[in-house]
Amino acid sequence: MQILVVEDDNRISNFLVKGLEECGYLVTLCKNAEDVLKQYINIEWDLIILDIMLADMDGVQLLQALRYKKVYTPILMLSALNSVQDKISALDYGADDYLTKPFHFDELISRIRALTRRRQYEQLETPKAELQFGQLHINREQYKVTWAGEPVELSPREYKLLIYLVENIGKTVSRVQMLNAVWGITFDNHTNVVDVYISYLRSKIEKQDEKYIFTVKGVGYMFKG
Amino acid sequence: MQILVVEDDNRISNFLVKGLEECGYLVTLCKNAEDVLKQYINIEWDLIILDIMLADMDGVQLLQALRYKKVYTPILMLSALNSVQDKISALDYGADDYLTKPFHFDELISRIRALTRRRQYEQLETPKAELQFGQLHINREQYKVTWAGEPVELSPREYKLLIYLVENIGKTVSRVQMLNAVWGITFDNHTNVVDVYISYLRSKIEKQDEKYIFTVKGVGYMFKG
DNA sequence: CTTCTACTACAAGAATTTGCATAAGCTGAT
DNA sequence: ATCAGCTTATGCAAATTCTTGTAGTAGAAG
Repeated sequence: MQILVVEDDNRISNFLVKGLEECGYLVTLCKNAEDVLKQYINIEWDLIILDIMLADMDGVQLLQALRYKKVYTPILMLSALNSVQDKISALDYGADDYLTKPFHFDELISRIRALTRRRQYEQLETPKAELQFGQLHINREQYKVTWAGEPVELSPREYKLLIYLVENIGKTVSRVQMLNAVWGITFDNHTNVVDVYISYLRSKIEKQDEKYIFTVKGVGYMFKG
Repeated sequence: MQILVVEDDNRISNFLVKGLEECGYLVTLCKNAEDVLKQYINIEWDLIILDIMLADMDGVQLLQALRYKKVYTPILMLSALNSVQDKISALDYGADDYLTKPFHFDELISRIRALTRRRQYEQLETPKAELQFGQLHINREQYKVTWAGEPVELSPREYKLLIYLVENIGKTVSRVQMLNAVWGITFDNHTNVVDVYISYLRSKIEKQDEKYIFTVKGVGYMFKG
């Protein structure tokens, strides 16, 4: 589940990113409206969280711009203002939900679930907390991975990468996509971290000839169940 | 699971009652606002579905009346209007969700699940006054914690944190969630109070190799019984 | 078949972060 | 002023992340 957070206040964005990541979401942070329209618009987000007060552009303007460019991703607006007028204009221009700061983090999570649940329903996808591929079990609620019953100790980054691969099961994902989704890096800075982490994952989850991660030369990797 | 449907249009109410009953809910139908306030107000519903257009009273008025009388049952508003103003006023006056006709029945179900799930979560506050995990006893009525009969002196904050962990037993809770739930709303994430208090708790309740609080690296903590 | 090149795999270690314990500072109530 | 409780700061060990560098491999070209 990939979420784009558009927020220029460092304090709040840190809090959001950290909290959402701790809840298992893959989060990318963008600090200004311009970059959203330039760099991030073509990525398929599951949800966009948009602050209504940005330095370079009004959040509602950005919302309008996105909808104008036919971006139909669910958008949750975030604002310090409690004015009804703001709520109205945000929802009128196509926001899917609206939350006023300060808010309870659990309420944010529950609203995110509501928004993305509807999306999943539309996509006719069934989200599962328990996944199994051969001997490999993944429990997403408990962040627990086991192989033939034995626990597999994965670092946070390794776990995130695994989840991303599993979410795109059967699809080839590129290094850039992975850098994007798992590392939050949107530019190529000539790193081979992805390769290294694929290697880590393989050594931990591929045992006794059970192979899950396949190399697609020149393109990326693919997870097969 | 008991649901009260307040709806005066026969076509719609039939559809709702039939559909909900087929999904396993116990449904009661009420055709006017007056009866809700007279007859049905004292029953403990799990959910109330309220049409915004009733013959004898505006749905939002009824909603207000219910909340005024301290009925905190989750309420889902139903309306043919897609006006943002209605949505806002409904939500402002204490509706928990809002659905516009015509709607997909599956979406209704999914929203019902969301609302009643949250309720179940909230109801975890009142289940058992006496809890026991190994040698650890927690009496929630007396705010008293003992280990092997010996009283454990916990400060208010420590106690609150313990209760929050216990309420989420078996689930990983993040630092941000704990900050939110135990310390109140804050965007501050440059603090390690949570770690410190986990440490305090451990030193007070984990004795003789009885371990309750487990670290989930990179994510948070989990209480196991 | 052999050679070449671009790509991939992975080991090793440096740099950074995290979790945890402890200490020190702060605050509000009595 | 004192004290309990709360928060911040600090140090350290261990874990994690990331870079570097080298060996290996697939597949195209000759």
